[in-house]
Amino acid sequence: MTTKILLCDDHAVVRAGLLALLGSAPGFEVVGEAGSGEEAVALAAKLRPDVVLMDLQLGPGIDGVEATRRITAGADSPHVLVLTTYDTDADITRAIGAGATGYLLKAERPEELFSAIQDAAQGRTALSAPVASRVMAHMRGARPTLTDRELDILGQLAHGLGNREIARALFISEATVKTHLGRIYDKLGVDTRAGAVSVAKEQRLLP
Amino acid sequence: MTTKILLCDDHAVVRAGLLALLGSAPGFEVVGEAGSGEEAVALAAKLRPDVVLMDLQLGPGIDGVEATRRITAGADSPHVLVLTTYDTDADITRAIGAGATGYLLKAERPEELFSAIQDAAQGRTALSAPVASRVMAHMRGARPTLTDRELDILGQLAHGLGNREIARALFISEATVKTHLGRIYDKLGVDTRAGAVSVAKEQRLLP
DNA sequence: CCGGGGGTCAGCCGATCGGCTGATGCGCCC
DNA sequence: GGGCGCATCAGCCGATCGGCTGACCCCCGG
Repeated sequence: MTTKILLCDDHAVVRAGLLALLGSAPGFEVVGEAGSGEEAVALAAKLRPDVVLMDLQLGPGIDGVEATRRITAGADSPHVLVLTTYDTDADITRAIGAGATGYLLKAERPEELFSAIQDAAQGRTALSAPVASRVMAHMRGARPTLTDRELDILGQLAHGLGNREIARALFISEATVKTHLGRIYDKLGVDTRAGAVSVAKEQRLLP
Repeated sequence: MTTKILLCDDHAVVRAGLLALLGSAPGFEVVGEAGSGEEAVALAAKLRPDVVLMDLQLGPGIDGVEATRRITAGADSPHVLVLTTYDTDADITRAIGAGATGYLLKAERPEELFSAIQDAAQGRTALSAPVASRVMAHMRGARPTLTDRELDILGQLAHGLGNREIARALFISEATVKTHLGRIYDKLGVDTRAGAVSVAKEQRLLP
């Protein structure tokens, strides 16, 4: 009993790579390839695969999240295993909210991919380690709770200020700004200021 | 004939500094001080100053933009001269939209402040040089029009990616990413990635 | 047929960032 | 009265960023 797979990724090279990889492993059969979200939705209905390997970034048209939502909308629909490069909080929660069964990072080892596909085929959730910790964090603390001071820093950050400028604006030292920033990154699940601003705006953490 | 001034800044130290500065110059009279937006609105109505010196960042409560809106709402209302630390595009346009007569940076020389206040008292617009150039840019190019490619880069930027990662994601070189980023900064009127993300989110340039 | 806009790339350099380890002071709650 | 969360600060270091200059290619329109 082989697991029938539908690939969805806007990069032909990536699809070819996955095709070769899955073809070399027993028990898997790639029954179709989609280069866009629309195509994936159509092929999923037509080919009725066991698992859809879905990238989130799909260029023009509907994105991977929307495609996932449509694919998993019907009854007896295939399981969607998200396979993407990024593990942003927002991406993860949106994908899971859209009905994804698993969430794997492309940086994962091939063996992990194989077992994740088999898990997904049976409806079992499979998550990459970094993703799993994010999800756990969400379970524990719900949405990130920033302290007042951290929100101050975040506000200045959204103005595009540098650490030294933030320090002067808030009458504290640069070292303190960096300390706060580190904690903000931690809470928001990012590791750059741009990412922090992005998450902050999306979660409406700022006035 | 002296110019009656109302100060509005949430930092008492700043207010004291301005008070001393304006007190030392002939022709100016500080008739009141406000530490919050609400207070500024109330005092402006009560004291009827010629000019309100308004900071945009006011801590809790309504911000400087909203205070400006309310102060300039009535007939025969005082002129509001924004005096702040930052010259973000968003701040400038919001302040001007709210009815500010001038927009000065705190980094400006005191003489500039004096003449700006006198200009404002007579309804003449006074802008700091960096602010003026921003406004001009807006006049020329209307709202920033980013190319498709620039939006691609911006999208990755909002994911918090570094230049190298963006390059790999879009199959271009790091040098090209930096070139695009520079143009994006230019168009959005910022000079950091965090600022770019902030403006992008506010202008809804991203899906 | 040439100009211009858009996209691509290179190399250089100082400034900044982000991670790390470690430390102090303050208020609060059990 | 000791733990704990929060805010503050220091110094170090490699990695990254942002600005600058200069260049090539393609396509479109005058």
